[in-house]
Amino acid sequence: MTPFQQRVYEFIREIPRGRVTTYARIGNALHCRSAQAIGQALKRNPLSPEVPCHRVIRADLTFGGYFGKTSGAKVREKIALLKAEGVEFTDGKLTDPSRLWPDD
DNA sequence: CGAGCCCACAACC
DNA sequence: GGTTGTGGGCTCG
Repeated sequence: MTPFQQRVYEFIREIPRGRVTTYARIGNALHCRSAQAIGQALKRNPLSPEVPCHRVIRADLTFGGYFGKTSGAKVREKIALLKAEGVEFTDGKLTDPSRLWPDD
């Protein structure tokens, strides 16, 4: 476990239910300009249930990926989880961009 | 300490 | 929709 990962996970844990955030926003919060590094950390996610990594999507508002894949059952599961929280997706994108967190 | 690797991105064509 | 560029933490030497 690295300090960077701890910061990422801690931030994600702060995401309220029914809200989502993007890699860019996390990077901003961590004063890091690299979403890739975040993705790398999340993929390796050593603590899957503790960190709601399914609430993290791309700046494009597309799903991005989940557990190392950009598509597949895992991603669909991610979508299902978000939908269960009231975050629905349309045409592969976030239906309500206002659900982005933080609010700005 | 240095060089290469990896990535679930982002931007551009 | 596919390709290219960037950016940075991570792993290995």
